[in-house]
Amino acid sequence: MSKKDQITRERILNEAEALFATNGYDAVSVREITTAARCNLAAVNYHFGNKQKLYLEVFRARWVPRARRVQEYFRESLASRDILSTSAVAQALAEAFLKGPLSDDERQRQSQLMTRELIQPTEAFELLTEEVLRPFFKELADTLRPFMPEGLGNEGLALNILSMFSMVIYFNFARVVVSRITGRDYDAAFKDRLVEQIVEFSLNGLGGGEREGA
Amino acid sequence: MSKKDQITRERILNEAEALFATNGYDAVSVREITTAARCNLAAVNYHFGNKQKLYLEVFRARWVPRARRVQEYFRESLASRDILSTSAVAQALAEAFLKGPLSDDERQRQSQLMTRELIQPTEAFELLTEEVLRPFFKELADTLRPFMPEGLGNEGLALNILSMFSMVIYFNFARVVVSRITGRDYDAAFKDRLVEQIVEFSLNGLGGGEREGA
DNA sequence: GTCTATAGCAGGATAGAC
DNA sequence: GTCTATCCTGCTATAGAC
Repeated sequence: MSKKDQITRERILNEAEALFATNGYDAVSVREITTAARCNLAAVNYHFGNKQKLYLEVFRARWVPRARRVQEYFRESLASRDILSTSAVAQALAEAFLKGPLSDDERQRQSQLMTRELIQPTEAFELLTEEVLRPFFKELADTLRPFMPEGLGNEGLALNILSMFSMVIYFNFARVVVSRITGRDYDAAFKDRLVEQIVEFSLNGLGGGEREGA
Repeated sequence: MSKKDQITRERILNEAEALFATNGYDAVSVREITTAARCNLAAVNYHFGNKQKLYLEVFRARWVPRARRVQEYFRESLASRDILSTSAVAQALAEAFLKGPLSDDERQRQSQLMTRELIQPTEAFELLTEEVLRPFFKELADTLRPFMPEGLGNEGLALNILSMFSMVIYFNFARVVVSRITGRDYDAAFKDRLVEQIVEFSLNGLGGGEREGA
């Protein structure tokens, strides 16, 4: 594989990722991708075989590595703290995903691509769950386990992690709704506010309400 | 509009909804829809003008009314309780969305369609936010306001509601991940478990962890 | 109101020159 | 490895018979 070859290949991957994330697999044509990548129509078939394989490669070569960077950031962020606690984990998690090492565009693409796979799983879903989600969940479970109440089983722990996760995911992918409802843009200040919210809610829930149901 | 006309129209709407939800707008052809609805290719143009208008009509005639049914269920469920409390609201909310008046298929379609609009808003997004989401959020805010701590501003309240909502939405649309991680199917027992989880997490967060960060 | 037939165009993929 | 040219299929939309 020559140098120039890689450059074309990389350009295709970049443009394909952006277009697939924004518009979805079926709405994007190979022509659109190759035009954006300033190369020939045939280049996709030459480098990736076909459109479907290009899509999968976007996950392998772009999505998975970026997810790993976020997880690495989370790990280091946790390691740098003196005291490990539930709130430290919640904060590191929220920061890694909402601020973290990715650019705003990367973050948006990342959650668009993942959400599309959640609504309608394809081959890429396997990659995404088995290579990224499942190991990360396992890691989170091991980290949080010591801080959980005695009686809490593995399922309870898993559901707690999923609950935290749901906020992190939602505040990323449903930006357009969150902005509408709160009237705020996703600037640095608002992201800080969201991290704070996730940590606070993860620790105390709504807080202040009665603790007994009707 | 004759009786038979309505029947064809309704059949098209039903099939279109299912197909758009499962496969997304661009992946579905008018041919697929009309074949599934056992009518002619031209029927979509006759009844709805074009494909895009059919898509919008799916939201107007199917999605919005169903969302209203869920909200109505929530309202009645709350009204039937003796004591209004934070946990009562959380429970009514989780039950309305995870169990509620919709069939399992309806629920799945509903969240697929909404999530697609969140990732990539079209005209339908306006309908969805202004006619359904925003009024419901306002209602929830009014209901919860009396139970919130004194100092909590409108933004804090909005974020709390969004946090609860994120769990409800996530446990609906990310079934495939939730099932993978927990190893459980979405049967009646698991849905009860999820309602319990949402209520518990909404009230106490993770619980049991230290309350002080590092 | 429902159908068939077709216009008119865009899609993925490949063959073969360079 | 990159290009042009092209095949073939499938799409939306409409015209016009019934």
